[in-house]
Amino acid sequence: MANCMVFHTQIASIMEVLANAAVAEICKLVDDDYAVFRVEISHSQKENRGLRRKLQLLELKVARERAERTIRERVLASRPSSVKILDRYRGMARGEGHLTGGHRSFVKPAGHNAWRDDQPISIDEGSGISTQHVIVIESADAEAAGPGGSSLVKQERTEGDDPRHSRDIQTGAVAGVAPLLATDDLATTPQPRNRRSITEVSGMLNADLKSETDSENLTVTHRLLHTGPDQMSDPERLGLGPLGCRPAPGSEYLLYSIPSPRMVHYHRDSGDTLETGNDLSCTYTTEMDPGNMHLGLERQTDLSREDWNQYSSSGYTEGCLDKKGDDIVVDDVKVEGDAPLTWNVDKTHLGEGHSKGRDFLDYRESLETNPNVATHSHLHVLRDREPVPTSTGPSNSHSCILFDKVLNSEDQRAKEQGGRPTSGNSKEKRFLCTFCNKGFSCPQKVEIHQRVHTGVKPFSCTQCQMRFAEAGNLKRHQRVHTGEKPFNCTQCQMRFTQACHLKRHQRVHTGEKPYSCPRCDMRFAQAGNLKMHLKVHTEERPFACTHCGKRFSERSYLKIHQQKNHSTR
DNA sequence: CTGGGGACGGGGCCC
DNA sequence: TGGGCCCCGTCCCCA
Repeated sequence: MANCMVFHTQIASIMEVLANAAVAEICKLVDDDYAVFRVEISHSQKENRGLRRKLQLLELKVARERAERTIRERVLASRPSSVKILDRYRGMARGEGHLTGGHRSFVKPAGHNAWRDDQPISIDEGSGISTQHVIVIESADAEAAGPGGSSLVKQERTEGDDPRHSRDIQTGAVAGVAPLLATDDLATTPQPRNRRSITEVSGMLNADLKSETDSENLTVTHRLLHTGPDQMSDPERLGLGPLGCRPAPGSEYLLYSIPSPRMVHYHRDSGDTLETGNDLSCTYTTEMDPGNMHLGLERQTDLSREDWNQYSSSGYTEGCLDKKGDDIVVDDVKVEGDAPLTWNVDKTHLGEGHSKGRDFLDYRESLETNPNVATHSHLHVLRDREPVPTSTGPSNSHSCILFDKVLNSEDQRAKEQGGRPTSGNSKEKRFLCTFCNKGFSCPQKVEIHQRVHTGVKPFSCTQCQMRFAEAGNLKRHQRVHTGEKPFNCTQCQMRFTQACHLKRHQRVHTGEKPYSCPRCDMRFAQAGNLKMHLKVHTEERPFACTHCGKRFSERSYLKIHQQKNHSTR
């Protein structure tokens, strides 16, 4: 028994020794690995610091070169012949411009995602290909400053976008700008940073900076121009701001109305996973940073989710939902995944398929016919006005109100000067779309219309995934689910969900064919049929039968032909 | 020829 | 009385 006890004791001591040895071995291994990791981490940190220093040096160098070049150019060119892009805009706003000049835009070379400081901004007057972010900062009294009056087009980085960037532009603190300012105007005429207006001189692709002497009337306006397709994934590009839509020439006002969101967070309907815009069903919320907004902007640009929800519930549900008790949900504001990002790439705006296809024309037309467009602007009138509250609805409405304020101020000024109001039909369509300048009779109309540009569709169907920009369209859509067909044909048993469909259908009975071909005697009951027919005259028959070679102007004709003549059945 | 949706103007209601 | 808001009707386009 005693031997047994001794044996067990020895076993236990041996086990303990072995365990200790094992622990010591493990600890040693861990220590070694840890040391190795520490070395590697410190090495990586050193590398990072070195790279960062290099980057800073490069930025400083580039900025210095640009500043020197700018100074040289300013010395060489006493007064650039270019009367500035913004001057052109102003001229158009005053009715001095010529629409035949097309639309100006700032063009970034395609395929470039990132700004380079030395990358030129090309000015395109016709093509409308505009993909580069440009921020225009101008002084309200830029005009008062005369020919030297100032405005600036500042490049906005798209790569490694620094959220402070916009603010930095305004304060001149951003790398690449600050050195330039320091070596330019600031060096000679130190100015409070918030007093500076920065000037872009067209024709000079690099920013020409000029200090502003009048600090009190400073109005900083932002014009975010365009995102390219390459920026589809950038949530900040998909906010309710310009969204890449072309700015309306001649509308300085739009700068006050664009709800340029500081941040847009994407998430799926079903979760919080961050999305980058590829998901068509994604929703978004916006976060505005009032601290980054300036003056007129900051009080009217909150398009946050809360506001939209508030709007949605107060707006739509009061209208339709509680009326009929329809099961309609208005949830997060949604930007379609294919929300138009540029005027050039999305047919929603200008392409063949745009329903009215008219935005562009209307836009030009509005410039020509809308007296508001010709209203000379003095943005500083806004400074003394009471800011528009944001709590009553989406910002677009406010933008319209703000527009109205501007326009009314113009009228008032004209009256004071003994003249007639500049906008004679101020009651009619005085609320302008900030994207296309189209006029509407009330802010609500503008807000709805602007969803064409923003892709916002606040009204969602509970039965399917469809979303709509207008409540009425959602209501109409829901008849698809309910089967309701309130429009009955008196001649037959046909029933329709839409009144216009009934009206169209009744031509079958009446034989009315109001659409006549201008090139032959054929007449059609529907405009679309005439449109297809016209291709016969233009020899557009791109669809060939694979069996007999016969060509057709429409795929549907070919299909019918093949079913009739070559069906295997 | 029908079905569905986008977009916009008109008109009614409310404040 | 005028303006804002909302619903409805309608035109148009496309599949």
